[in-house]
Amino acid sequence: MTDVPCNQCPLRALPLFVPYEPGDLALIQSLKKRQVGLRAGEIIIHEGQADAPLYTLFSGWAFRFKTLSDGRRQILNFLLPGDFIGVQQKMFDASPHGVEALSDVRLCVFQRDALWELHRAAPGIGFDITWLAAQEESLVDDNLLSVGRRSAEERIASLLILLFKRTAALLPNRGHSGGGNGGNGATQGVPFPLTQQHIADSLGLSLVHTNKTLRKLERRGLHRIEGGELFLRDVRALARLADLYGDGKPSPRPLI
Amino acid sequence: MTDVPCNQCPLRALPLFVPYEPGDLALIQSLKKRQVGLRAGEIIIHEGQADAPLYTLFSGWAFRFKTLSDGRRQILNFLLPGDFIGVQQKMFDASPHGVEALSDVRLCVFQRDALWELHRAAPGIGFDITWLAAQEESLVDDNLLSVGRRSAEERIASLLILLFKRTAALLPNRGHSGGGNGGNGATQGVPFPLTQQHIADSLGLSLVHTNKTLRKLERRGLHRIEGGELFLRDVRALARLADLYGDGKPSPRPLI
DNA sequence: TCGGCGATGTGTCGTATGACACAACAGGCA
DNA sequence: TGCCTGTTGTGTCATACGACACATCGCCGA
Repeated sequence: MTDVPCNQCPLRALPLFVPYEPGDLALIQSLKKRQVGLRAGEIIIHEGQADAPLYTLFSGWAFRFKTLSDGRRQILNFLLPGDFIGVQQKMFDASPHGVEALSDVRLCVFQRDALWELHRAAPGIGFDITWLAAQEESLVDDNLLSVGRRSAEERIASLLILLFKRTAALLPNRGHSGGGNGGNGATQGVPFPLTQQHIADSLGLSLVHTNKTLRKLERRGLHRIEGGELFLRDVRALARLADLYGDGKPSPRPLI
Repeated sequence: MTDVPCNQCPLRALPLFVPYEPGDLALIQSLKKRQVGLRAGEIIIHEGQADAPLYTLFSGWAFRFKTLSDGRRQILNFLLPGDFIGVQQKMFDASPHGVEALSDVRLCVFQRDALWELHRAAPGIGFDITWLAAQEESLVDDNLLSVGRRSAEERIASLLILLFKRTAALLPNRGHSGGGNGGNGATQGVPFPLTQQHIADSLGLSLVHTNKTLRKLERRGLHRIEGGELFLRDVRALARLADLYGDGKPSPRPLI
């Protein structure tokens, strides 16, 4: 696959992303160095790495994580196409967390000073970057609430719903249905590349308990994971379990 | 206490905060509306509140939190003097989390469009705001690692050390010692207004188990909490428990 | 002076979750 | 074909932590 110019980026065609002026797009394009591809499992940014570049995730999934010295690992949040990677890293001497490719990914790489250049040359984009940082923090907040105060069943229900919504918003030709019909009927599936180990590491559970809890929910008819796709078979019940209210899709967001 | 102009703000005299140009200070001053005081326990921003203003915490402690509908509460992170409050809230329709005063606090209130004005008129400050957002996310990341993957003892050790460092950096006349001598000797205390309930809600533990774990660590001689002050009596042992390495004090940060 | 209340402290018991062991299955590769 | 490795699935047992009950202590206001 050859590099696409930013103004023809297929991601920008999605209703999820807010449109940018040609001038802003040209600025972004000028700061982009190249595109790179990585295989699933490869490390994008190492924990403690200094001077990591800035990326936008173009395709595939990734996640941010931290580990303890004895190997225990916590996944902080998942990164989907369009997500901006490396704001924290560029801010501190050493990256306080790692980033790993969850599936095969393609990344747009920006030059080292892009973060500052964007703020300086286009305050509107600078504002958008602050927005993205706040948005990502909000995802971590949600996960912290789950891990700190929800039972295993509730955590999994919450994760499935949130990931389903984020994924559905990235599918073309789903603009109106959003993937979930809000009721109890069958829903279409969305791509779901996580292993149970990823779910466990994200929710602060053991692999075994994650497996048992997933199967319990599946046997109750709440969801199904099959062939790398996630189907929510009873969104209502899942939402009730997770204590999640708002059923809206994610609000439109900037894409750097 | 009468309002102090920003260029004479006592917080800015601390080595923790990076100096600003007079022009930047004048801009910040011009966007500040007033100062307000709240009592411990009062809500600064309600969960779900729309259109909350932007604050800087001038004195006292606060915390961000989320609750489930049955009352379970998770504290996301603690806010200390100099912390900027409300970046997320201004970004979304409704605040995804609440903010509560932990002690009596004083807050600098900014006008509604301050966030955008700062980005527009002073890209350097806009960049700093992105830095602050990334820094706060990093705190939540740390806490998520604790709650997801550390035992109760480890969580408490980690929290005590991190709060000790943040607090010590705010004390005048401690610029060089930083409050911790890195060894096993006695350390000076720092103000510590948390109740055990706050600790429990922050670490995803029950109040009872928090109490028992705190007492266990105290009886082992690792720390002492007395009269609203926290003393770390064996920093090494605490750091070993928490699996925390870097002993540096927090890096200098912007103050809006 | 006396409740009343919030915070801390402690014991007993229950349970959600973790640890370990092992099976089944699929895919990649020699 | 057969092996190896990663992933899912399940049973048994162990334990860290939660739930409940109650005591103590200090503070504040009537």
